[in-house]
Amino acid sequence: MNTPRNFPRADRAFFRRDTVALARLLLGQRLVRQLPDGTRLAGIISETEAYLGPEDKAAHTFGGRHTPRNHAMWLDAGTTYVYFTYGMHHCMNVVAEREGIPQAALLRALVPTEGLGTMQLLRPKARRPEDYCSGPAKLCQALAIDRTLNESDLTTSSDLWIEVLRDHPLPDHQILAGPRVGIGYAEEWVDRPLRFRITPDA
DNA sequence: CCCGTGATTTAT
DNA sequence: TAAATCACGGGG
Repeated sequence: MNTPRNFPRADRAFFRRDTVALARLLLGQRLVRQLPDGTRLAGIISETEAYLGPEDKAAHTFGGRHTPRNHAMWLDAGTTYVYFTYGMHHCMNVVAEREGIPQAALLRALVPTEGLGTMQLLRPKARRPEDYCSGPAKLCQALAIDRTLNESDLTTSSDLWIEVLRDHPLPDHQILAGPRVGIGYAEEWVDRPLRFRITPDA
């Protein structure tokens, strides 16, 4: 088996940009999770959403709210914001911009590439690899990401990081933008095209 | 379509 | 203190 080539870890400058740009740049990069036993789980980021802070009625920081749960969003770029919802699911965001600007990109899907056997164990209900990471809570389950990883620094953590496979965002024609999922309460923000996907081959 | 499930937030 | 909400996923 060939070991995946070592790509550089995303640094502060990678994350500290406007949130839409980050959400787009994340597409095609590799999210890596290293378990305490050394097992490496990874996948290529294939879907993201941008949450634009105080103005954005869909964002947890809408209106400038700053609560214990969303505190991570107020921290520096490259921090994780992992939250628990519906009594059973975790979702992971990557904080953008600089400290004090509470915006983040939600990771919505990955194409799993490493540690598939372990992912199947972590996702017993999934039938095929395509189902392992095809949703924001699914990918957290598949990579064993929970609140203990909230407020992690992706530039230094040995548990969770992003490897930069490409220095530039995918070309526009390979990115499909559309409305975000599950935010029907967000009024005029409902239809803003802040969801980004790698264009499915057709 | 509906429902589980409980932390978190918001209202009282 | 109590009620409502929820950036979801799975099953029918």
